[in-house]
Amino acid sequence: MFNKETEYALRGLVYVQSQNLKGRRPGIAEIAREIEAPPFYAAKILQRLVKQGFLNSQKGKGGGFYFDQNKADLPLKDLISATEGSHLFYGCGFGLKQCDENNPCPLHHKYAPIRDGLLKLVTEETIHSLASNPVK
Amino acid sequence: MFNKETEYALRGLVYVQSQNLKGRRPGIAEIAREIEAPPFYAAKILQRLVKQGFLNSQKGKGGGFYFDQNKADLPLKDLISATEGSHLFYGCGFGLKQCDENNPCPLHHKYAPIRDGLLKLVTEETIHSLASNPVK
DNA sequence: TTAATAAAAGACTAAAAGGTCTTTTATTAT
DNA sequence: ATAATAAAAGACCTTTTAGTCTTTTATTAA
Repeated sequence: MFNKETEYALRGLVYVQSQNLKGRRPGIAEIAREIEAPPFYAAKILQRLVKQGFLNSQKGKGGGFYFDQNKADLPLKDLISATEGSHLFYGCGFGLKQCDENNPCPLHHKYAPIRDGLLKLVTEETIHSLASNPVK
Repeated sequence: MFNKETEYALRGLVYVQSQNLKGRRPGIAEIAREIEAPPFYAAKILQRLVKQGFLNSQKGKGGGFYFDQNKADLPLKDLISATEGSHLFYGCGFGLKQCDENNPCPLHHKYAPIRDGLLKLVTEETIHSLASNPVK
């Protein structure tokens, strides 16, 4: 469904927040190990997200990644839009530039509800909700 | 949602069948034009699908692409699986190798129904059903 | 029987995604 | 102060996806 960068970003941020909730600020080596991502690549991805303002980091001894706790309720949609764009939530399943209720592709009436369900999911769920949920 | 190859394959085969239903066998130039795909690329893709047995082709004057009409009820799932694999219908939204009801990722309970809906769609709909539907 | 036509085969190129690594900068505990 | 630590920056490489093009083979209508 999502590309590799998005998967690593999702898993990485959820891990960061799950540790933040325990009062810890994990470093990139620990994060990469825990989410099973290539360490250098995970570093690059998290650093981009810091630069984009999604979370914070602290250099030096005892440093690591952490959320301003008021920003941890980050909807998955915002994160995914930043890593791979939002085509998945709005695009046509057939790949047509123009496709909607009034001008539908042959797949539209069955595909749109699925796409809308996905949009609802990523709008409602956040990094914090995933990190704090005891597998609901 | 789907990659470019899959999109061109879907649109191409639906167009072929829509024309077959009118007693025509369109050639690659016409198909590419109608589905707005790069002609050489569309040719390569359709030729692969012929080699894989999804449809037939006829060389020479008056030639083109066509379905054995008993094979036109090709479930989208079979086509998509051939072009880009079936990860979309079975994989974890979080990218975990192991993820199911008993061992769910944090997204599982909300993601699985969406994925299953997609699987249902591509299992039920076929190239013929899309080609013959007056935009249902 | 051959000229025109159209798909098949396959080599090649371009762009995007995925991943690696070295050097630099900032922080902090000693 | 300074040594150790950890993120930031950014160059580089590899693989996959997307796309192009030339040559060959098969077919058929004239």
